Amino acid sequence: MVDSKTQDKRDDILDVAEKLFSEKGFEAISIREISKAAEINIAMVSYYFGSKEKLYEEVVNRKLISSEMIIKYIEQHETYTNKLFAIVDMFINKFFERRDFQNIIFREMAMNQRTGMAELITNRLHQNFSVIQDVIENGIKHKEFKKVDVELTVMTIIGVVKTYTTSCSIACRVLKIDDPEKVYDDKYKKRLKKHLKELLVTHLEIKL
Amino acid sequence: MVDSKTQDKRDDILDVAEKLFSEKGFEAISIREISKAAEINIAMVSYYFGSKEKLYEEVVNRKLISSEMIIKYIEQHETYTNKLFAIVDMFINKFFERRDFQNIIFREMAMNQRTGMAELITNRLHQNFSVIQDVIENGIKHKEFKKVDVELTVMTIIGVVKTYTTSCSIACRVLKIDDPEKVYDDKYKKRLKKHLKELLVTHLEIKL
DNA sequence: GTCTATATATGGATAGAC
DNA sequence: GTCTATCCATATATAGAC
Repeated sequence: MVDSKTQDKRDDILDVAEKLFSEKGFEAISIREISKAAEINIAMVSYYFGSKEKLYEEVVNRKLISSEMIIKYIEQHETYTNKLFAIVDMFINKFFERRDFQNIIFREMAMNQRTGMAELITNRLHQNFSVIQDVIENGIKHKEFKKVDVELTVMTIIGVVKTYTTSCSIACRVLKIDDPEKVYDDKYKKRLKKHLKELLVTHLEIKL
Repeated sequence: MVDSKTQDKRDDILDVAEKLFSEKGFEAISIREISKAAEINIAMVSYYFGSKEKLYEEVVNRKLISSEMIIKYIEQHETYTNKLFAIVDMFINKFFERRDFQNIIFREMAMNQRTGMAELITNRLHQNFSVIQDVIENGIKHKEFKKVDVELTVMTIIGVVKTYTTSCSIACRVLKIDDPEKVYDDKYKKRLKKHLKELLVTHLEIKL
């Protein structure tokens, strides 16, 4: 068992590693860089985590969203429209909050090899996306939504949010934002939520 | 000047390098692996390209789409609706055809640092996306489209196609496709085009 | 143009002192 | 728990033979 001070230090290292891995990728970052940025000795990484690989696994594991959480979050809403809107809000909030982390996730996704890491992430993401799919399918079944290509509608929702949060420099250019950090301002978060909801309202012919 | 046989060899190396870089990233791939896969001697990479970095630059440079080409391609269409549909077709075709390359591009985009490479790519992509933006803006001005959030509509179009082509393993799961290569079958290409056009038709209230 | 051999650097991991 | 020193593997790049 680790005491709370040790846990703090571990978390510090994980935070720093997450940021660096997200910016440049796993291979491009050395444990020397991580330990320098986290202001610890190089040997400490092996001491705490065993290896660079295992550190990476912990970075990924600790921040994956559970589908149980999403289900719990949306079940309080009555209509499928409100469930869907809740999902939009939640996904955009999480993606904005964890934008560093998202870079890691989608870089792993882009590798079409069957590593254990990619496998784990794919499974977890697919569980989450299934929740969205269920909501849309049920909405269609109960005549609340128009019949559409459900799978590609799910990918559309994810695609918009993902592209916005993981292609910061492009978002800056398209939206004419000077400072990259402003991309994640509340103002733009609201705008993205509004856009995505309007897109879904027309696409699914939702009567408000 | 290089003769055509030398050019062929260069192209071979570039093709192999593109595939490997796209699968694992620049740092994760050694010139040893590239030269082995391309069936050439390691020293040849330096001989032909100077360095690993310069090889990478050539891989990226040779396949960036020019906005002039897009403009030329769409100007033959009369209405803004048809121009927009032509863009959808073209983007999906190019993204499917160059899916390896897209991985490289969007991995570079995910790094929010000001490297020369990222800068170059951002500029070129932004030029291309501006063409889409112009079409939508003009369509709105000429009352062919409903007034919408143009910038985020552009990001939506890109986001859907990008997510589909660069997150193959997720696309497989969501669409229940067993073989990853089938994701790029004509059948799914058509389906994606259909979905995206329908999405835009309702979103922009296009009267067909 | 092509290859071998090698110089040089960098990174991950750990032994062992404190 | 923390640090230094070091081992070992692997990588890029190039000099020089053919």
